[in-house]
Amino acid sequence: MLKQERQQTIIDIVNEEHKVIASDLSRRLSVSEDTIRRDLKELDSQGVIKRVHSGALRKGPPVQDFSTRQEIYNETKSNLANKALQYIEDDMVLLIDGGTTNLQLVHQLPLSLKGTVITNSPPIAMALSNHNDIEVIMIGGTLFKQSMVNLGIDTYEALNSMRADLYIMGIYNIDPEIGISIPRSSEALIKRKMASISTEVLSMVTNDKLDTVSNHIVCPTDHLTYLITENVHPEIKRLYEKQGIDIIDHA
Amino acid sequence: MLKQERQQTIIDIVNEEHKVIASDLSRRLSVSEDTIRRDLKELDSQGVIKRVHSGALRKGPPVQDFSTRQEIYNETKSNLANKALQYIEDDMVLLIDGGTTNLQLVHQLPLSLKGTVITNSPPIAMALSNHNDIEVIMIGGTLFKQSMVNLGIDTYEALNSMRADLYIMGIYNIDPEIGISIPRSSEALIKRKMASISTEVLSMVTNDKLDTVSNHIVCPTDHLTYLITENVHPEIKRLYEKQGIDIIDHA
DNA sequence: AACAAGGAGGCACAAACATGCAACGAAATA
DNA sequence: TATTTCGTTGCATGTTTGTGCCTCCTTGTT
Repeated sequence: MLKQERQQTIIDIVNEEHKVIASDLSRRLSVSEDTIRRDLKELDSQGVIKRVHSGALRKGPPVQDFSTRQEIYNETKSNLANKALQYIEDDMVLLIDGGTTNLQLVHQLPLSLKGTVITNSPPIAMALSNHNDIEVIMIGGTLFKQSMVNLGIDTYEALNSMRADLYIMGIYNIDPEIGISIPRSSEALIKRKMASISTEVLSMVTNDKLDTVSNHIVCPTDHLTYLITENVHPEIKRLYEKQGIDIIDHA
Repeated sequence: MLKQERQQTIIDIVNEEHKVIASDLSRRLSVSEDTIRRDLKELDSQGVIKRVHSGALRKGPPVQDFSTRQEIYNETKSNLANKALQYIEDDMVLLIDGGTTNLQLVHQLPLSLKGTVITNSPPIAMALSNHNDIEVIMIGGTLFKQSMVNLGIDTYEALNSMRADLYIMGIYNIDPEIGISIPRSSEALIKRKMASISTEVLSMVTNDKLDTVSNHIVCPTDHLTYLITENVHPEIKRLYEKQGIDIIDHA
């Protein structure tokens, strides 16, 4: 990757996420922290970003116009994604479905990561366009625009001939007793199928989804291998661990 | 290979790929790196490209990843798209593949349009997220990142069970005698298949693609129903019309 | 105040670069 | 035909740039 290219990427990330941590950039761009520091220094002296201890900030108006601009980026989700990264290694076959948290995770995957990503979500596929060592396999179907994933019979059929090491499942509702649920039955079916063809299943949830339920059950919580959460009460943690799930909180 | 010829090739590659690495060019063009460096230096001093350490960048648009890259708004493409709109009606089944001109067309589709769009291009699918009365069917496959389309056996198989009223084919090279061609054989195969399941075929071409040829033939030009061009010489126009193609120029 | 995390500056090495020079072929000239 | 001239190319040379690692110093946190 060219230096100029990398610095432009840094600018884009800073503009999108409002702040960056040098060590995170190092992982995402697959260069040493020293190089990142030099880049940040340079960009700061150009006046493009504001260098601060341990990272950099976006320049200009820190005031966010929530009414007009839909902030896609969310710090909590980014933190969850960072936690998830430790379970992802070279040469894995990843199965990733939709959701903004999953999309954030994909953005934070190291550029040097090798492997295969299977997805039924066009935004996820597009976010991998710069990862030269990742083969992206898109699963077709009827695009469900609300969550930007392909669903339907074609999707189901295509999954029949695939397998994955790790399924990163986007979650809408989870309850330790009822299980994982979702408002649309078509999505529930596909998610269930995806879980069944994967060796391990990882999910990230923000607290607002914990202990909520919807109409259509995807699977019991014990189908999860890893559950990544914000800080949760130790009781709840025990409740999940009793089912054999590794629960990782952001402490 | 002549020097001038080689330099033109370099310009084309830079425009197409947005960045080049000197050592890559050396291999691709079978000349020493010294020569490439001399070329890049010369082209930079002409202001055609931006020279950087270890390679060169396209001038003008900053390097960005595909997901955020907005091709410089190109008035020509927009005009071609406007001409194409007249052939699109409610309740049609459209088949649309990749390319920036096709993407521009999709952006200009009326929000009220009803119908079905089949596509193997994630950006095209995403661009339709606000068209509530269009059902989007994505065709899966292996994502070919350079042109952002899904290709491969899965793609081919999926097309077997589909049909369309109008195929809007992205074109790279067209010549009245040789036909429509493209540098990658995998894309040629899929495009040929797409044409075969569609009642009509429409293409938009900018003048720089007229009368150019590449290695892999998609089909003869007479497979086209409509060809939308910029202003072309009447002779060329006749050449195509003789084959039964409606040629529409932007006069 | 103590300690870990982040940063500055120097060093080292490989990759990329500029420059001068010689070889080569094509066109022009004797 | 033989020779000259000239533009282009590849190679050898020393130089510069980019990057990672190391050491020592600074900052933020508890």
